[in-house]
Amino acid sequence: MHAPVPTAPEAPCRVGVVVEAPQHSGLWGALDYLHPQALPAGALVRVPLGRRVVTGVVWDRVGGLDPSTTVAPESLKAILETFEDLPPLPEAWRKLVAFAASYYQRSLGEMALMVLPPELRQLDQVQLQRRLKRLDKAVAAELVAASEDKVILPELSAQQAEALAHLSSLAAAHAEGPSPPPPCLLWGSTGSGKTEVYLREAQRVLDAGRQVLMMVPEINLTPQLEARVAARFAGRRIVSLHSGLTPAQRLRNWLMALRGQADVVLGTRLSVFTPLPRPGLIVVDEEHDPSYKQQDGARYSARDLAVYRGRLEGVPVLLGSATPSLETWFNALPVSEGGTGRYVRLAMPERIGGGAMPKVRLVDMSRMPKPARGDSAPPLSAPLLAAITERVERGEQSLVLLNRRGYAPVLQCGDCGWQSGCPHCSAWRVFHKVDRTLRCHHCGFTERVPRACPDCGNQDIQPVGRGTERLEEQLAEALPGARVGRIDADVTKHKGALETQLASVHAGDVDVLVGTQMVAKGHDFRRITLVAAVNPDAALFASDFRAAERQFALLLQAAGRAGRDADVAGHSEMWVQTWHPLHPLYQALRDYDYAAFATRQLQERQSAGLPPHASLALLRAEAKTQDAANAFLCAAAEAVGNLASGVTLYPPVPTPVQRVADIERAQMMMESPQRPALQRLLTEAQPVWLALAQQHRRSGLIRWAVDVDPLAI
DNA sequence: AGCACGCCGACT
DNA sequence: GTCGGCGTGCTC
Repeated sequence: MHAPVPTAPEAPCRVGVVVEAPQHSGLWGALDYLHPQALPAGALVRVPLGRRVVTGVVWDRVGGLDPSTTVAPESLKAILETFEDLPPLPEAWRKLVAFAASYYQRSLGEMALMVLPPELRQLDQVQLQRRLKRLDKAVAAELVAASEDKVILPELSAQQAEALAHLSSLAAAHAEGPSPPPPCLLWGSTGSGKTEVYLREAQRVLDAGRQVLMMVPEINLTPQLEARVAARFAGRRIVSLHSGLTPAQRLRNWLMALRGQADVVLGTRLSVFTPLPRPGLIVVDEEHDPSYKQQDGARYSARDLAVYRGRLEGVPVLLGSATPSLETWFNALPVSEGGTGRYVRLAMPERIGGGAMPKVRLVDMSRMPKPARGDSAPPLSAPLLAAITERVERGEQSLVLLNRRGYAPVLQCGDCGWQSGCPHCSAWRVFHKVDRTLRCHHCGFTERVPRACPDCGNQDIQPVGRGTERLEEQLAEALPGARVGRIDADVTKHKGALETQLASVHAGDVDVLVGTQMVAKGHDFRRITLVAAVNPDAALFASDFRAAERQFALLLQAAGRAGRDADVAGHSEMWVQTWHPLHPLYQALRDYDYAAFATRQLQERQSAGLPPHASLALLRAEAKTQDAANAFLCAAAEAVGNLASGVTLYPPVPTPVQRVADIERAQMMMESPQRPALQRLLTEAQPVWLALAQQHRRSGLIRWAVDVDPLAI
């Protein structure tokens, strides 16, 4: 053994840097670089990686690198550039990223770099410096312009006041203690004034000189909230963070948050990672919304990370929903009622101004007259059609929901049975009459609709089933003189079309609005007094165990669109056409009894061993053939079988849509009543699966990934 | 993931 | 004879 060499004063320091290297690259942690001085953890640097130059984050050496992977000093490369003008990313940010990486089974580098503004990764030191100078100039100018207008606060309802009192007593009780107050579920029906509670809490936090992070599912669906926040905190700096911003805007807003220049950050799921020097409150609005879960790459749940972050930073977390996710509900349920009691539940059952929720009418479709032979059933039952007609005559609006866009989900040849399948996916191509195309909603493959059957030449090819386009057409026929409009993803993909269509609805130029679920979320329609769900039964029998939960939330949210104004609330109605009117989902909906619905769902989940009573993870595989995907998953299960104590590994199965864009997909479910047991298995399995995947690449495996806490199985 | 190196077909 | 297809392999 050599004697330790004394470190020369000018000897460069070894610095751990986290760079963007995906999971399957095998680079999990930090890479070592050299630098003349030590650098603080969280500092941004530019480093050489292979033949390119990339941006990285200096990481704590705590826990350090695995010594066996540590590279000899002489082969280390030097850090090229540091970003002196940028404050290092806070410790809490690094802890959050590290937790997310380990919990969701991604490499540290991928996680860390993924949650930085994309623009930041492109810039060098000089370019960033220029941006910062410009930003500071703009901020200074804005300060002069900022006015401290008196904002007239709306009067609080009794239940709002009570919720706020509860929140402030929780804050007071935990002010001195080491632990932050527990997360709170603000359980308030649509129109109960949850937003006002967020705003008051935010005000309290802002007055204390802290920053607020407010998360919403999709910001383009809630411009109203953005306007409201801006109006309320006129003297404060509010920035938004979502993927719809230009790269430059996104960087700018993120920088303002990091440097403490922004007081309020309003953003989508990606904003959960916004570094904040003085965090004071995290709000997750509509916490049940599935868009909080990232659906590709690192599949994190922003809602769950918000809760983790709150505890990490000692900051209160406020989760709001009329129909909480069962996970949150379970946590907000006291132990005495079978829950975990980890969250505090604040209930606001009443609508502001005493407006009642619309009356729910369940139409039993099995008792409707059968259509004559050869005719297809009309889209709307006679009583529903009558109710809409009545409203058209009174000058009131109706909203008809159908969760399927296009004209018809499939075309069929009456002679030979040909159907409009997608050649690249195991799915039908949807008939869009507007532009006479057949479109695959999975891979995007689009063709002009054939004049005759491609198989037998028969001219008689028929649409089967019904989408929003066809419903719009049929309603216009059934309601002569009524103005029928439509809003769905096909309409809104044209820039500005959503705004135009919404404006015409608000102006009263539309009598009946047909739409998919996107209409049910967010927008306020003052003059709508009838909402109808045309065909909601599919969710009752879906293989997806969360389908019922989602459908209940959607229907309740849709009902909330109707009759927000007290003068029309009295005769507002929510119509549901169903073949199963006695189904507990609809019975609970009729009474607006979320608690009853949730209790029942929790029982079902418990007996089925599903969340929130168990933890799930999926191992997903994509391959050239279904056999290859399956073989990898089988081998993966085999390889970790002995590690899987307390975890059930289920046999691999093809995914619900098993082929997309000519890639076959399969998955293996892993389930455990103990979350830590599942986490342990995943962590130990990771390197094993990585090596295995390398072998299986030759036989056609293309990609693989772990999905922790999947939304659907 | 990038971005190389590396060995086999249609073009100036 | 070159330009270029994407099959493996590495990145401190």
